[in-house]
Amino acid sequence: MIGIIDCNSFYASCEQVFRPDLRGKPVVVLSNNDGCVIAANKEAKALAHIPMFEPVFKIKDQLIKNNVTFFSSNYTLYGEMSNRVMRILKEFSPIVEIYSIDEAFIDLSGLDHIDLEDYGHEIKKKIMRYTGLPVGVGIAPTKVLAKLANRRSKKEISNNHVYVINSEEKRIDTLHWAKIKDVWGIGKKHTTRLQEIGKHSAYDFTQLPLSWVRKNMTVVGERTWRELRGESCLSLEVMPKPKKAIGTAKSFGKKLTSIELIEEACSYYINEVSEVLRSQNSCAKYLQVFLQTNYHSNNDKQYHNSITVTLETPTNNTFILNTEGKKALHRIFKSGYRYKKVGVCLSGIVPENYVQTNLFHQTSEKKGLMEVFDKINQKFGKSTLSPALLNKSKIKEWELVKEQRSPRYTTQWEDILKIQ
DNA sequence: TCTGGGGTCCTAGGACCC
DNA sequence: TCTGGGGTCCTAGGACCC
Repeated sequence: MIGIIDCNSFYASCEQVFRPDLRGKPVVVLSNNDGCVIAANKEAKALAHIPMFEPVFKIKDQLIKNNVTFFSSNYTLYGEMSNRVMRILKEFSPIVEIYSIDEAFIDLSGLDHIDLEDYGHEIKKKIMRYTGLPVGVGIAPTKVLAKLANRRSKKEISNNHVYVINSEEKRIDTLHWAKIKDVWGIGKKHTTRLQEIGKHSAYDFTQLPLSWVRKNMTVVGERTWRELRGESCLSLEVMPKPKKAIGTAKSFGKKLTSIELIEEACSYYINEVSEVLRSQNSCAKYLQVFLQTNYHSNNDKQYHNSITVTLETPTNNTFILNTEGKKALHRIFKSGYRYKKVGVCLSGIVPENYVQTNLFHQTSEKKGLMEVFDKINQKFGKSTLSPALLNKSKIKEWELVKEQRSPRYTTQWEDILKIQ
């Protein structure tokens, strides 16, 4: 049996842990740049129709009128709270797959002698007691079924956030209960497609001939189909795999027209992604840089472009990547536009010790330099050392807007909660 | 005025190899 | 009239996830 534990309205719940005054009250968390709503607790969902990803400016009045508290996103806080949850889960099973910041699959095989429903409640209680975060627990023979069980644990109040599919009757019953769009792995396109041919429940989907599924939904759909029928196709991935692409792209706090500021942001992002690259002991062969205006705007002239640089030798050296990145940026930059976003993405990722050099390669790279660089930043905090990128202005004019960010209660000494 | 960010996997088709 | 057979690698685009 496989369990999936998933935190309820995770970001909003994290904020509430440190703000007990907000318990039982509506809370939403906004995306980067305070652009749109990315998390809402059940109180917020209940009182206002707050669609996820709704631009904030459209519903701000409504939020204020309803006394909804809103927060800018605070990923440092959420990341740390996530670690706490994952550590607790490891006490319940040695095999844990951290699937995302707020959910994990756990292996529950070999526990035939115990009542899995009780076990689920124990997990839920312990996480609540130790972290203050509410979770839902779904347990079933396959991952896809466990996901449905998890959904059912929350949707039907009587389940009290734990649901176990441990019989053929419960499996079939859950398949009838679940809408096709709620099946993990079936997104918008396939949902529309399936609805068009009259398939509305998960059960309907499992009754389609496999050949149809395979033809129209590839092998991915076939796995989903089999998993729903109780045949496990997706195993637990305990070891996190090295990333195949590492990128970052953030909207500017305001629209930018000058290349100097965009360049600064671009260098900053390259600094960030190369650090991630080194942390997994990899090098990258390709560096992509892209630039875009605000595609939502009807008034602005639109332009977007991207360029992918093939590096002579795969590298993880910030300075080399930065030089190449800047060159690339200059090649796609056109003046006369109001830019909204610049992004970088590293790909063609290979292990550091398997880098294929070319015939004429001369080792000039000083690996030790980057090592010292990373060590100092680990010890003294992010950006204690950084390339001289930000020499033009002390204030990062391109930086994100985060007007309502909560303190970093769990990671900064000066932000620790004071109790009087 | 204002609209997020970071990923994965699969397939078809083209170009190429012996 | 009639033109082989067995592969690999790469990329773009589509679908999906949180």
